[in-house]
Amino acid sequence: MPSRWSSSSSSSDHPPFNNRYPPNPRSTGFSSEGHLPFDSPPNHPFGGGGGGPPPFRPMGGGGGYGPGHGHGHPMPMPGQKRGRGSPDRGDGGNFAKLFIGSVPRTATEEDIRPLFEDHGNVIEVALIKDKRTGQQQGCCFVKFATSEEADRAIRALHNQVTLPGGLGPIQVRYADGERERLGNFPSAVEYKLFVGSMSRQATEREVEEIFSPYGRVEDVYIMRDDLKQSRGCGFVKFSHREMAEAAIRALNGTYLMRGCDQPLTVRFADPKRPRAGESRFGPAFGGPGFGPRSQETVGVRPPPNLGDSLGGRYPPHAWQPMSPKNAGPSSQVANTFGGHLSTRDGVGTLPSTAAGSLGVLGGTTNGSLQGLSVTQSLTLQQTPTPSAAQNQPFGQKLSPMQKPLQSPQHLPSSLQLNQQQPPTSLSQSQSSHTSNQQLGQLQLPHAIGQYSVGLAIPSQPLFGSSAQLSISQPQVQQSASAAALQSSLNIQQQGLPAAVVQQHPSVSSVHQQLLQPIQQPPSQLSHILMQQQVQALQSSFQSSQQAFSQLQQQLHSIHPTAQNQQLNSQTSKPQSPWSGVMPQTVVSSPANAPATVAPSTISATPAVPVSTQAVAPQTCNWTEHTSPEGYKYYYNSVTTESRWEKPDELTLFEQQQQQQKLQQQHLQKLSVPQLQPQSQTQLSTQIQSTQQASQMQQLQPQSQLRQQQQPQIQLRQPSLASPYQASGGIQSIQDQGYAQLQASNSSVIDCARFQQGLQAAQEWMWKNKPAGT
DNA sequence: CGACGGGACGC
DNA sequence: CGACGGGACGC
Repeated sequence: MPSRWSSSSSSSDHPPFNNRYPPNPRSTGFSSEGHLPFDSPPNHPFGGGGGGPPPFRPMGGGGGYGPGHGHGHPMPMPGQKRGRGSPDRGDGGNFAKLFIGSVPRTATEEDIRPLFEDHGNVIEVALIKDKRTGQQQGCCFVKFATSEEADRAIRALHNQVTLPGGLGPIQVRYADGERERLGNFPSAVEYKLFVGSMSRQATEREVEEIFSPYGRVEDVYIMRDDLKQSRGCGFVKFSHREMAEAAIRALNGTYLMRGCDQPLTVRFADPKRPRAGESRFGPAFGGPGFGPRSQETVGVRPPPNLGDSLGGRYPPHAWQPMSPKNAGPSSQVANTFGGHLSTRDGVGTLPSTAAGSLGVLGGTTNGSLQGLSVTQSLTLQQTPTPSAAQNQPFGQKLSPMQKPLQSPQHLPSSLQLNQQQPPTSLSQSQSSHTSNQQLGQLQLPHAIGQYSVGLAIPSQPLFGSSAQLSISQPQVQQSASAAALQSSLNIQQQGLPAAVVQQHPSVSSVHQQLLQPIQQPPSQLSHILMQQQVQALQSSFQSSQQAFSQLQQQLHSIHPTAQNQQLNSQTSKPQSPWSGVMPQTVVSSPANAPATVAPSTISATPAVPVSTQAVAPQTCNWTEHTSPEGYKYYYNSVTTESRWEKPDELTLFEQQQQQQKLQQQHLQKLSVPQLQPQSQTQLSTQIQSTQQASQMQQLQPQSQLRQQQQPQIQLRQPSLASPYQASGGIQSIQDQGYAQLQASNSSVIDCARFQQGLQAAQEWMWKNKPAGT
């Protein structure tokens, strides 16, 4: 069952809640069940499978959002059980109520209250007991004064703490109807994917690893039989549809879990059949996966007839990709496997392959990862044998090579910049895959470059759809990606080991692929090393991903409606608000955007600052992390060693990084003032107040991007001033975050700070959001 | 201010 | 080819 942080009998010198104490670094008691790290630990050495004691794997923070049931629909007031107060008052009634599950029946308020008071002002703790028997029901409600406090508590406690006598970690989420009552509609939704053909050995954590590149995974549930044996399928929740979509695009039919002979099935889950007594306004109605627009971008699955959604299941073929000619106006690419190159929209304005290969490439911040993984990992293993290739069910889909529109000559010439990179053995082996390689490298740059892709482009499509842009979408995107690419080059030049860097894009799959050989007797040391490096990179990446996801959530929760409206009312771009944020469209569109156009903007991109290159590159295998109880610890991705004390190497490393930053601060100051004078200023102030100041930096390609995007943003301002101001603010945060991320190879650390900055900025945005939203 | 029936996809 | 955990008060 669920692992627990505490076992009240574990150690005599442990208090009832040893969650407040550092876990034993050698503990192996983390089985991870539905635990989704918020501040995800660095490495995820899927300790299982292999031999030897798994390295310390403290579990991350709670999955945070996501009520157990998806009350996503704004209209009805689901389960507003005792809230007879008018739900439409905006104040939410001056409290935020959380439902706490898995509370031992023996627990008292004194057991519970202190836990929550660590995260805010607890107004009330109400233990629930049976009316008749008076026995406690194993759950309770906790009221906080504000939803911010409630959010903190969720993140800190959900799935993190097992109360004495409890059978599993407590579940902390908003009470039914609470999100709606508080007006946090967007946060109330969740996008649940059904995942089939999973390895029956897989743990929740492993599944999370696979999906987390596409967004912060809110929850993982593996179906198990009575004996707790996996049934080989389960559910993964994201907070945003775009993440789920990206995961589907990238993973469905393409990801082979270790020990499996079938690739994962990934699609939106059917609505869960409500249990007796459950609100009739339950998940089936609001199920985000079935929202009004959900079918627009993923799959041609028929929109569930609301009146029919309670028990309806659709024939399997309904999920299959529809051929373009049959595709209705709203049909999008469900997935591209099977060699289908469907258009993303009925009009065909968007690059068809963009959705597929590049969509994979550009997928979500990393949908890309998966896409490139095949070629990359094959190369890495140096086993380009047909058999090896055939083991991958990816076939056509994942081989960008086979996408007609991606031949090298279609790429902006500036992309060739990559070739200035001194060829490593890896890149040489890939030399025949020029385009792949380049696309891959776009993703490469440590977590940073990945991130940069997501952050660099974002606001563009967000604020302006193609119809109103002076520059066509694709062009902008291309130039943007090119800039990002340059950034990535930049980073590589800063000294990330090329081999490591190149693996990064495909972490997940590489992972998977590396694990296999490792289990075989003649495993090479190099594989192990690579695996470790990959892990480090992967975790770094995840950290950035999480920060990014956070940002997305925030953005989404601020003006979802306005964003949707805008996007809906315009153009052929059926993308969600994230279309720009997610690299999904970043690289693509060779069809529409003659590559020859893009280079002009790219060429304008200044070279990497000398100062950047001048600094001696350095890496550090140690990364800083936070255990679920909030304690810092340090993990060495190479030795897999964990320790509580900060290693000197890391201290030194950070000092060097700091120096580097100081050298470049003036550069950053030059670029900051450009954007959104108002919000920019405030936000940067805010961010810097959270110790970010020293982290801010440089980034020429970035500032270049801003210049390109700026006019477009402002173009849009008139009609939707307030929303877009807020969004503009976000953009600036993204830029800064990006800058910061790029600043250091030790992105895990930076990401943590980045998140802090984000939070501060988010709070600011929230407080300053336009009234009525 | 009303407070959850009835029936139980379809391959 | 596998489809949903597990707790939802009383004022």
